[in-house]
Amino acid sequence: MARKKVRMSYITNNSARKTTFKKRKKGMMKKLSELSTLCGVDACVVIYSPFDSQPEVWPSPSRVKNVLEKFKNMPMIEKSQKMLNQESFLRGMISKTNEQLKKVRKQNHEKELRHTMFQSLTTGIPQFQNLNLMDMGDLEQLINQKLDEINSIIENLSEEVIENETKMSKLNNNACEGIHGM
Amino acid sequence: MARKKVRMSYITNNSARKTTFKKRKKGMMKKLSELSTLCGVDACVVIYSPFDSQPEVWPSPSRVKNVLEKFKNMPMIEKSQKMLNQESFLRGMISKTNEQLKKVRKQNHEKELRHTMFQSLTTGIPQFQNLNLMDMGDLEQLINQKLDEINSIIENLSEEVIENETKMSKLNNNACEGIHGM
DNA sequence: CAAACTATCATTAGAAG
DNA sequence: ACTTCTAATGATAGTTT
Repeated sequence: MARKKVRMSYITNNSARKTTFKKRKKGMMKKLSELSTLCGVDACVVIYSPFDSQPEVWPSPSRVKNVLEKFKNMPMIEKSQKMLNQESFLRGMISKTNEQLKKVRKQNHEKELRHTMFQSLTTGIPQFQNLNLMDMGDLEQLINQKLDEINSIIENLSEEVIENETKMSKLNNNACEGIHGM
Repeated sequence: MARKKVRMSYITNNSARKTTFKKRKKGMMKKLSELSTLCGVDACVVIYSPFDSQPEVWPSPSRVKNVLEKFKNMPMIEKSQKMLNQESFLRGMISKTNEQLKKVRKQNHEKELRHTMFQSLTTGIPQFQNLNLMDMGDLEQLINQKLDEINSIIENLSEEVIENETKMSKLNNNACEGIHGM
């Protein structure tokens, strides 16, 4: 996660894998200890590694044992229900990523349209070579949307102007009364 | 870890704690799945929360059960040995943090000395009011260190000059031979 | 090989809707 | 309460010592 985005797959190089394992294991332990401290929850991790003969655990072995006891004693039916397992976790990740992709695509599309419009307006020459790559319907929709935005801004400004005029005429009246009262 | 450094203690505000818990639990799951993928290791987490009736686990309940079985079957003597438990983890964190503190203090001390020296040099007036806050021995040591650095730079430059002179005289000789050969 | 560094990516605290 | 956003902290890949 630094210097370069890392490919999410098994690291074949042996020493690199060991280094990453050590670093990330440490990170995991820290994260879980923080979660436990901040939220006061009971939790544990167990990590078996080919590099160490013994598993790494957090927090202490005895507390891990307690947590596991609790887990083991639950009926199997409950275990399968309402649990965040690997599949649902991945499913959630995938759908979220797909949503982000969709959003970014839409943003790119709008940017392209805007660019084309800007080119046409500044050069005075319609950019057909770019325009024909897109849907004219989209362009129309974008233009209408922008027009609506502009109209709403104008309306707000009009309202403001009317409000100010009202205030000013009131002030004017008060000032006149003041003069009359002298 | 964002917008503000967070105090590492139990979050008393109920809704804030729940929010943090949800976010960090998700982060934990992701981290462990990455560790598992990258390094091909067997691992699991179990987190009990007061917010959910069921514990959250990773990866699937059945795989968690397997990992826990493995752990339970180990003799208790082995369990206690060579294991990263909460105490040693915290001990490590504390000593590392203390080392960092020491280092930063040293850096600050040097910076103060440097600042005082600079002020004295530019104003021509010795800054005794600052200087008397520090140990004169430290100042002498810093000055000697800097002098050593400067001397070593001068030596390196001298060597370079000699090398270049040697090269130039060689080139000169070659050029003369060329003229003779014509 | 392990520890330290550091530029870069990832996570998340708090805000906004 | 739940999402989404984003500034700022935190983790770490690659590099250096």
